Amino acid sequence: MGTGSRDVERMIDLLWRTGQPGTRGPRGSLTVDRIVATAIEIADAEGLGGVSMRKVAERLGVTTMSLYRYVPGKEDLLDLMFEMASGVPDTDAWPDDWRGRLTAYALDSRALLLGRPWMADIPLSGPPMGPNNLTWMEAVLSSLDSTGLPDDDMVGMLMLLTSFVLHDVQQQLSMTRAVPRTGVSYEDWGHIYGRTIAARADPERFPTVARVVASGAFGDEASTADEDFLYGITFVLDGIDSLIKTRNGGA
Amino acid sequence: MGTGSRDVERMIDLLWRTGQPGTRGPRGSLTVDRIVATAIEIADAEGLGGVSMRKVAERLGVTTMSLYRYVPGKEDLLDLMFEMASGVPDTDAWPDDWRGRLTAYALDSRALLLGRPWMADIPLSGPPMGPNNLTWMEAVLSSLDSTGLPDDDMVGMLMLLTSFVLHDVQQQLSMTRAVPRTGVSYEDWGHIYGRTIAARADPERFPTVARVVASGAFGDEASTADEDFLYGITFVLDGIDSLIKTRNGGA
DNA sequence: GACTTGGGTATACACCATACACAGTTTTAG
DNA sequence: CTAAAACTGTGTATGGTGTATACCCAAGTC
Repeated sequence: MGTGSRDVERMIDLLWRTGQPGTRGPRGSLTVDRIVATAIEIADAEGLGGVSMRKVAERLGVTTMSLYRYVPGKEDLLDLMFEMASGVPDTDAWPDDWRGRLTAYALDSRALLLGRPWMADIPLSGPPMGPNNLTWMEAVLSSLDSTGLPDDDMVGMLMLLTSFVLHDVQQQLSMTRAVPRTGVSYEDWGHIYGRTIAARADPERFPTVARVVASGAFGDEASTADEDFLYGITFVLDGIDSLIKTRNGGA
Repeated sequence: MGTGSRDVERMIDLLWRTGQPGTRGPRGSLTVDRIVATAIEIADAEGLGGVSMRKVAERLGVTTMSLYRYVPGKEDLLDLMFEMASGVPDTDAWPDDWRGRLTAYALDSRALLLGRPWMADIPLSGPPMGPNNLTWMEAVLSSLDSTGLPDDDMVGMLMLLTSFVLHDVQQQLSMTRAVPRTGVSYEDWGHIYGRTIAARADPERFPTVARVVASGAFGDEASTADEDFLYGITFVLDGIDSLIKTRNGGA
């Protein structure tokens, strides 16, 4: 039983701040909490690219290498940052019906990611395992519980919704980040994109793309990012709705 | 008209291999194609982390800096790699009905990403703009065209499907990559995850998560990654189906 | 033949993660 | 009470990274 996978165990201990300190040597001057919080400060100020072991250590007044007494490596530090910055959803403010709750989840998690864009830059390294992220997960799953969906479907819906939000945020970030470089705002992107595609995309080769782009479906009418998101989330929920009906009803 | 956004213009030229060489100086010994292809070779062999400007240049027998005569920087090189490695979908092998086609799209693009895992590691830097990626896009949109969905919905569905596939692949990769480190196979992950959650997640605090995990909905019965994916894609398509019915029918 | 344009090179900078050996400190075992 | 063991933080070193700058030279243009 329980062979292998020491790494995972270690990471879990870090995420849950469990794992007794061991009483032999001198008590450390740092804590995982302080390290992670400091890294988050840097990320908030300079983005994920600004986070380096050196800078974190410097800000804490220690050598770079001392961090490695607390954290296995940078990758794990990033995971810890994500967990800590995730915080916990304010489910009290959520509506009661599943649809409203899932919408709230989507909006809240999106707001979280947009407020701390570096979170969306962290390459994901596995399913959520920290307490905060589990709380988010619980919030979604419990919201779905009333729908009568089987557990497998609930998990599927959770993943679908999560991936949609993440992808949406990443797309939006990639565009808004280009603003200072290129002077193109999010609202203009539809135009630019449309014009670019229109200029290059031979209607013979890309008939549908050309038509759709020309129709302005890519936000040509200067839609807001939030509008686009709400629009997108709508039919994710529609899809879930239909699945519920299918599972409960016929077919 | 067309102010700003020189960067985008340059990138488009690179993606489409347009942009005339300028006839004044000596003809270059390299081409964008050769550079990108070489970078892809390295990525195939060593992963995205193995790709460095130095290594690409070395393999081409030139200095590092000469690459910058052809490519603005590493980030753009990565985008070019993605575009080139994307290739073009074999739509002839796709079925005729929209559902079959979208399934084929999901499977094919997933296979592509799993075959070249580094593609999923490239941080996306905007909507698809290269010819190959537009071809993929065209394949999906044209498949949706027969459903009678309005253009906006078609775009939404495209994004939904794409984000689902990408997220699924990233998740699977993060788990299979942990195998050599931890000795935990993908099939075992459900167990590990379940056991871990079960051990930490207080059923008082995470009742639904605890129940769902205990029920084995996270792949506890040693399901294959492909099974999981097919299962997931099913209800994405179900969702699309219901949207189609909604749009065409009542409500 | 002068001039302009552009390709490839060499050098240099600033930075990165982390392996390793070691000194100092604290607790525990004998 | 002493010696071993455990543990922390440091210093140093390794082997990378992307890319700015200045330069020389070949190739076309006038």
